[in-house]
Amino acid sequence: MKRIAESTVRRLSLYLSFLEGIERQGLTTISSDELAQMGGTTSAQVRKDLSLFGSFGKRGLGYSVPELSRKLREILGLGKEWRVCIIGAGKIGAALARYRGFAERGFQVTGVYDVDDAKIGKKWENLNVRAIADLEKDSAKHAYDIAVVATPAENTPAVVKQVLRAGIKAILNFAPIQLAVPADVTVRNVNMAMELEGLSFALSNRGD
Amino acid sequence: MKRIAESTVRRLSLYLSFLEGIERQGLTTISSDELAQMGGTTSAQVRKDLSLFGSFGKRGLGYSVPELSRKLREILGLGKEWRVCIIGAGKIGAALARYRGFAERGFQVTGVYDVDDAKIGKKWENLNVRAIADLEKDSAKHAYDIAVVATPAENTPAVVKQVLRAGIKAILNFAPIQLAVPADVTVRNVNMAMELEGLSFALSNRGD
DNA sequence: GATAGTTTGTGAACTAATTCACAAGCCCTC
DNA sequence: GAGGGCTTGTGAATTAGTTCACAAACTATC
Repeated sequence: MKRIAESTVRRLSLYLSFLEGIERQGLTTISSDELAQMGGTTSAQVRKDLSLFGSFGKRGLGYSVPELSRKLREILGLGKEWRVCIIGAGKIGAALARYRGFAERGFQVTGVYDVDDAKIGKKWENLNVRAIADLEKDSAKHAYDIAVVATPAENTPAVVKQVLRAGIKAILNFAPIQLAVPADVTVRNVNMAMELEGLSFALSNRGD
Repeated sequence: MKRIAESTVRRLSLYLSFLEGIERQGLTTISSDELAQMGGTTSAQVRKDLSLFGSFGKRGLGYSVPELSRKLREILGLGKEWRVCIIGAGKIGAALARYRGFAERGFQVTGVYDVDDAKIGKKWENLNVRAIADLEKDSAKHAYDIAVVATPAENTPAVVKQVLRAGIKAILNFAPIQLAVPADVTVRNVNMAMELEGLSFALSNRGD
């Protein structure tokens, strides 16, 4: 299959979330133009994005909401249950562990790890906090698919080394540093400082 | 000035964070190639990004670390103190309010708001939680520059209406919905479900 | 102060992403 | 079952973003 751009994948995700809302409203079909307007893009963009994976619509009519939902879930790999571990038993991890939306989409948080001895062994969001050193042997039975790294910057390189050793191939990184990983490991960075700086830039340069 | 792409701004932010690390190490100059390697890009990209704002380097030598830091901070608008309010006294807001990196970069969280009567009036991360209804009158004296919206999806449209009414022109949105705002308001979305779905896609399509 | 060795800054070339524009296909009505 | 009214799917055109490649400019050395 042709390489799919990250921006395309983000939009597919967005379309899916719109479709879920529409499904709840009980509507059964939707046009590319309606989806486009909800997402702040163009109808051509929507059709092009979808056409990369097949042709799911009916000319003159639009897309069947449940069918397109199903297809998008399939494309995004949301058919299976993904096993997620959180590294760093802090606020960010807690926000993720609590959010019901993840479980609904098949992301199950089944382990939490930390370096802090004071936290290890304690209950945290219905899970026992374990030592990072245990990650590798735990992953033999837990088979984690995704690691959420939410540790302070200074600990993160060591933590990532453990994650890689555990054979985990996908990382959601909240630490404000760049991770060094082999090519077969996918990383998505969420960097709140960067987002705030983007807003700062926008505020400082309005009107030029 | 020429329109600057969001991807460029993100990279500038990234360069700045590298420079801060390098500054701590005590190095005084750096080449575009070194910066590029840290950020996983090319030296040409680095030079092009910087050249959009001026020419800060010395041929044959590279860039002065403190000078380039200063310039980047200026470009990104980090010279001034930005006043930030957090809407939604939950885990995400708490993670932001606590992170020392923000204060260091000039983002000061000076107010927290919530809809939940049980939270209003309580202390939260050294701040008093206030009612969202108070945002508009508070912003007269607080002059918030940026609102961090971290509320459940269902409350978010109403919350955003209040934010706009308070005259705030920059929003960092963590709610998993698309915000409708006028053109002079800048929004950055952080959507963790979307990030996890991106990883799910990558895991499901490895090797094609 | 000439030469060798670097590294910047930037047009030009290239690649990727988005938008245009329209034939093809479907529904509905008469 | 023919015609009108929509909306898709997709090549072509356009726009945006990245990389190339090299002259210009600087340092260091002799």
